[in-house]
Amino acid sequence: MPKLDESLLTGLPPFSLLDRPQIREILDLSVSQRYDAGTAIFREGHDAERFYLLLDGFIRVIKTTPEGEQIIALHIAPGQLFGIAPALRRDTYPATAMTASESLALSWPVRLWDGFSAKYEGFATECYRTVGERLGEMQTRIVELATQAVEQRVAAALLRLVNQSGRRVETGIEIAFPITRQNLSDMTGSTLHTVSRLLSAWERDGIVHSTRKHIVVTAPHRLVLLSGAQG
DNA sequence: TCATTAAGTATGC
DNA sequence: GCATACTTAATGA
Repeated sequence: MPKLDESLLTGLPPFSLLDRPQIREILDLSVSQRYDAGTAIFREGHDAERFYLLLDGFIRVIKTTPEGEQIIALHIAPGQLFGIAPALRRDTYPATAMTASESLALSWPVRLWDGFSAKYEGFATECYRTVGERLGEMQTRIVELATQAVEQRVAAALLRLVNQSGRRVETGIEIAFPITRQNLSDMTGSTLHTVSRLLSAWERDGIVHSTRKHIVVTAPHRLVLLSGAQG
């Protein structure tokens, strides 16, 4: 395996306060692995043996209900830690991590977690900030599920994707990884049929442009209006 | 308002 | 040419 360059980690929040030799140490302890799209990096309930940093690609974090239906809890963008069960003092992963596109991730054994937290300035605080942010997002989604109509929830979900992993294109902002209507319904507690109808209507209104597995938001401000208290 | 059923078309390996 | 993605209409809770 080629030696990884320190520049891979220098800009990233968990490592932003570290000097090059420290980043070198961390890299030398890591394993890097490439994953095809649709691969499970780890599965819900399995022993949390490693924690991960996504370098490239996108990850879907999926919870499975006892009835077997899937709920997409959140997406991970490049530069973010995931599989950080040790931060929560869990010894199993609380959810499954599936690659939404071809991805590249570093990982470390969980036994290094406490050492990292103690030794490396800013690592622990950044990790807890990440956990806090995800918790906050999930709370707003719970409120949405309880109080908002489907159209508003789907609009809000699309906006979150745009904000977290949008890519500028000529006509607007594109979700940077393949996403199906089924995926969107799994994020919003709806059905692919309803999502399909909504996207078709928004397409007619010029708010989005979508093709198979690709969605470009052409009028984000109008989506913001749709996601608000009243349509 | 929305899920479900059902029956179709489109797309891409 | 097949599986998967997507669309649309009808029905009914």
